[in-house]
Amino acid sequence: MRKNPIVQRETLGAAVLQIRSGRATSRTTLAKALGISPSTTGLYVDHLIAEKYLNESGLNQGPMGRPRRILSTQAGAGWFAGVEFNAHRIQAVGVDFSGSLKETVELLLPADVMAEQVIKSILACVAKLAETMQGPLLSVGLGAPGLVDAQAGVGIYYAFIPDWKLVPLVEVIGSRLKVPVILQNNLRAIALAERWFGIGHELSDYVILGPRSGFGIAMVQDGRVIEGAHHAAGEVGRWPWPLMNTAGGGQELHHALSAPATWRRLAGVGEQNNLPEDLREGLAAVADSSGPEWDAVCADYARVIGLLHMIIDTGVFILHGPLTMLGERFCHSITDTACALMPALRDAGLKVVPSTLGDNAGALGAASQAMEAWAPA
Amino acid sequence: MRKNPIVQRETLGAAVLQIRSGRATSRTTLAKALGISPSTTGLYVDHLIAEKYLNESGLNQGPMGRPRRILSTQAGAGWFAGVEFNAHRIQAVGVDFSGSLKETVELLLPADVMAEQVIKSILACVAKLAETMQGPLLSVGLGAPGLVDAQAGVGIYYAFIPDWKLVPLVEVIGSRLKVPVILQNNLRAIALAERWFGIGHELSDYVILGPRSGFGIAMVQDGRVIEGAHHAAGEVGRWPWPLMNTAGGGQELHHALSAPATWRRLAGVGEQNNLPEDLREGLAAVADSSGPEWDAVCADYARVIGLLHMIIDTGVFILHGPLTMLGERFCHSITDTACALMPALRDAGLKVVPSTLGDNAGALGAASQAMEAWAPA
DNA sequence: GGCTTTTTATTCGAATGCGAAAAAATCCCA
DNA sequence: TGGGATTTTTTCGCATTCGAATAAAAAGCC
Repeated sequence: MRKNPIVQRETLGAAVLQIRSGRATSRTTLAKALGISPSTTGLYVDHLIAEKYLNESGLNQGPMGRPRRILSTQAGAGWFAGVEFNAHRIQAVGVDFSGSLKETVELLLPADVMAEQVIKSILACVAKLAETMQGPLLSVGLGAPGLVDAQAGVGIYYAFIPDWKLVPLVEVIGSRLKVPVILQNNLRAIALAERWFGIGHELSDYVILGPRSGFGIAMVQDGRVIEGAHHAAGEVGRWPWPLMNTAGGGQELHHALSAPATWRRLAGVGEQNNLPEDLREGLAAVADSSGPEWDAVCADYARVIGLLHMIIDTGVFILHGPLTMLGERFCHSITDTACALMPALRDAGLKVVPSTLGDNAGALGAASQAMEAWAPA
Repeated sequence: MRKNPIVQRETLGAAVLQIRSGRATSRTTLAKALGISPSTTGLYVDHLIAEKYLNESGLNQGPMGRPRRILSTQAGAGWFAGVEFNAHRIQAVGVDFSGSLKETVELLLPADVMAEQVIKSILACVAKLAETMQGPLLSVGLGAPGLVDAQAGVGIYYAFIPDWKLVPLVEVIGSRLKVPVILQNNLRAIALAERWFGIGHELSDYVILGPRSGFGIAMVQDGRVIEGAHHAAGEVGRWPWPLMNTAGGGQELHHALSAPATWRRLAGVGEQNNLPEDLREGLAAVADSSGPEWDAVCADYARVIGLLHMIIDTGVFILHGPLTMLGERFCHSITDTACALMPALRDAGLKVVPSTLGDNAGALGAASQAMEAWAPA
């Protein structure tokens, strides 16, 4: 047995991430992925195996040479909680140490809920998850709506919870649960969810389109989520729309491209009519429609996406939220319309795809953060 | 004398950068800036002084305690070349080891110049600089127009030099000059110039507005220049404009907001008329104008900047190029118009300022890159 | 089956970087 | 004038990390 040095916590965490994600499977590949020497990597892996975070699960014979000793995460070593919320509901997921989704909890919030009750409900959701998850809770990720200061761990502002101003979420939740807590804006959390659970796992540049009650985006550039100088990157919902409205004080993009607005436009229904009971079903019902309403909606989306693409030159736009019910046809329509309106896009590889993640993408993203932030004690 | 370990090149380079920029002035502050221990920092500094890259230039007494031994870069230790070019001219600057601009060279290129002659001319400019700069040439930064793959060191495409396709600039120039060569797009180079020589030296988030013969931007987020997945981030010139032109195939932003177009609009002169001999003078002449033309130009700029601001949530927009001749009044007009058109911007701290750097900002930026990339042998 | 080739993992001495403590340089105040 | 107080710099022992060599494990090849 080798001597057991006091290794660096964060490097241990990074090693676990590489193994969990499958980017590294053996000591040698892990050494390359972490950028440290094979000898040191061996020491780290020994430590992690001794602490029951990793195990060796067989051999992998290459075309020649000594076979790799496959490293895996020990599923039962503990679990991560991911919680996302808005003014209406809380979604929480439990993810085991191997990164597999194991449990989901949803909780509806009453109208006019206040910050304190939201926090209590978050804690209740985590407690509910704890009943069935095995091992200790290792860390908690939160996806909060509105403006979020991820570094400070503070929810700055959210319009739909009356007293949601400068809520020190990380501090409050962390002091109750006694585990590390990571906070991020919910759309940016979804971006992380795509990296771990969706199609973003091999992409380093993509954009999340998140039309729900409003319209916002999250951008990933070179593997990094863009925050903005005031934590407001991607808050395009307040773009004036149509854009050339000179007067000012006109409509905003929120109004034109939110999920309810999109349904109303596609269904040909005015603002006075009620929304369908289940908006996703309503959208699915109009997914095959066509005609000028369809074209107009696609043209609006196409313009927004085209502008965005030329600014940040991303690879892929991933559509999230209820509008995924409109399916691939909608995404193709947007792409085609955009290329027709802006010929420059034709060569630029513009691509819009619906997310394969479901309604709990935000909670999954929050859990992803928890995983990324964790490191052994 | 302490023993002299074989230190890491890149840490030596980083140390010199910190001293040169003034972010660190003594051994202790340097240790903090580099994130390494004071003891190790002492060894590094000793090495750099022994190699004549740094020197001690006196003491700095704080309010109490042992005074700091002030570290400075040795101006004569060598020099950096920064070269920027387009289809019309080459600008080159020589910067000494302390980061001071010492020499400038400009060379006009003939019409229909080809790639080979551009490369020859770049080498000629560097040779010219070498005549007066003292010490050895340490590295060369290049700012190239069009699409640029900075990592690969290749100029991908530029419309105004006929055979400018996949030009391996770094390889070609590097093999001639036998020093490291760094390449970047010229607008993104300007972003670096602002960091070293302009108002960006304490900003981590800003945007360069570069209206010249076209319109493009460069974005700095959290201290990093954004490249884009296909090296085309900020290429907004091909936005359709006015935006709501449904037909497609209309005008582009290039046409509306380029420097010549702006002059024509402000001067009330049609496309058939010639441009003034000196566009900067022409623009200075209309800087005090007002009326509907002025308002329309400002409104266009305001819209573009407003949209950009809400996407990337930057701190400051820095105006570059000939339009700086329009002065602060123009920038204020843009800001005011934008806030009037998009009320959301009022709280977001939108700010547009003219650059204090002159016409050679691109070359300065290229030199900045050279400085940032250099490390002792 | 033994030999070479290839790839992965481990051993072991060397050395780089760190932490704690000491030294140095100055100010403040009695 | 001399003893804290304070801050910067250096010394010194120690230990983590590295590199090179070695061992290990398998395939291919005659």
